[in-house]
Amino acid sequence: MNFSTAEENYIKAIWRLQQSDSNVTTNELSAELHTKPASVTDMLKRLKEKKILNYEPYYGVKLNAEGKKIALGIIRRHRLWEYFLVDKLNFEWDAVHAIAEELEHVSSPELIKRLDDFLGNPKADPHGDPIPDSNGRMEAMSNISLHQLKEQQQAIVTAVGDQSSNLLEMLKQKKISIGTKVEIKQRFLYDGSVEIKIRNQPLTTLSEQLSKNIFVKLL
Amino acid sequence: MNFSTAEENYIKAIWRLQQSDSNVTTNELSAELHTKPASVTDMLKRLKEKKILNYEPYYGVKLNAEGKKIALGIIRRHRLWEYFLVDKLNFEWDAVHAIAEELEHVSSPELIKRLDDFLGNPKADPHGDPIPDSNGRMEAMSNISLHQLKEQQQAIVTAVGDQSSNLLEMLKQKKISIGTKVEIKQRFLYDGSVEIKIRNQPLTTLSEQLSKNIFVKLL
DNA sequence: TCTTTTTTTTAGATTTACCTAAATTTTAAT
DNA sequence: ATTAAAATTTAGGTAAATCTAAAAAAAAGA
Repeated sequence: MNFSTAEENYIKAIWRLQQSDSNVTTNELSAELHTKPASVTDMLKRLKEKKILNYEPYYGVKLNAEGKKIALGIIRRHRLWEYFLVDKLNFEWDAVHAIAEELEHVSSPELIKRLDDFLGNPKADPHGDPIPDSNGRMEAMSNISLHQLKEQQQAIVTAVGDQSSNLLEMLKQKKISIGTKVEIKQRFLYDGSVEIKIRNQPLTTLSEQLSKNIFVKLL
Repeated sequence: MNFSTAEENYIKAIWRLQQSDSNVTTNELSAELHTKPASVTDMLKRLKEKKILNYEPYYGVKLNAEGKKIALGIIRRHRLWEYFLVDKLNFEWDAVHAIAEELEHVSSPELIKRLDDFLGNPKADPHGDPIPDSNGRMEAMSNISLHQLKEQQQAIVTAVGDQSSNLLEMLKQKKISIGTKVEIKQRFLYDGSVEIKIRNQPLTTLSEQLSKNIFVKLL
């Protein structure tokens, strides 16, 4: 089956919201997509016709197996294009999201297969989010946040919590990116913030919110 | 101003038809775009509102300066993507047109600037059609067809007349591509066909129609 | 020149993806 | 357990981009 750009954006949004809370509500979707709740109801009815999700009026929505597969295809395209934009066209990692939102809807499977090969079959996009393979399978992400590190424990940044330009801008200023080696020097119980050390950088303090949105792999 | 995909397709089609006949009719457009004449009339009225063309009911349409600039921007994007698909993703030159039709509507100027640099600022796409620069300027194309060559005169293929897969498939079979050195060995007055020689290939005969759709540069 | 044919436009419908306002259902609070 | 608040759906409407059928205009032919 074929999906319009609008439909693909709904599928992607449902998938994203489903990750943290398996039942997705009309209002959550309307906030995520900047549309009115009535428009969401409309679209959910249409997508239900296409049998890619379970929608129970008043009780929210959930992608079924088919819907998840479609979502992962879109996410695969998005993340491959992000990788292309950063790795080949030298975009900054905080500038690629909007362009990838457009490119992801170009639907030739042959294009994506060749792009993947051209890029060297990357396993993660520039923000550290794993790229699903052509069957929709994807490596599990680290779920240890920088915030959970023990003092003196060294780790490598593997991913960030979201793609908001506010977060990415702050990380750039703090000189933190994927692959950066970090270590917690001190924790402040007062507000949950942490003081960290990065090689060749002065000590710096990260808020609890920030440190919980940086994911790491232990060394 | 911003244009929808449908609008961009109309602008491109008008530009193309305008090349051979400066006044473009409703029927010509409807054939080119596989839509009904009534739909064309509708869209022309809308594009006239946007002041990018001169449309005189019953008397056809013509892009104005602004319209031509927009058309050349779309053509630039299309041809850069074609170059990318063939040069970087190793697509065959007869397989890229449809994909480039989709990619051309992704509208970030920064993307196109960086893509152009990444590709090494190519001057022509894989079919030999010149790529307009960011101001809409474009090198004049050779207008000498292979058919016009004198016997024994050597020349290099620089472009082909259209992107139809039928033409490209035939050229592939005849081992003719951009950059191929060709020479006419014999002309047949009976049907206008020509016998040509390509290095390392046996002599082969091209119809008048084919040889008029292959453009060359004299050596 | 008059009539027929062809081309083009107009009128009215349809589908997609949105919207607003009103009605309904669910949830939360007293 | 009611009632008030919040969430959701329904009803009806709009704009873009298409369509068909009918009307109008231009072009071609006798």
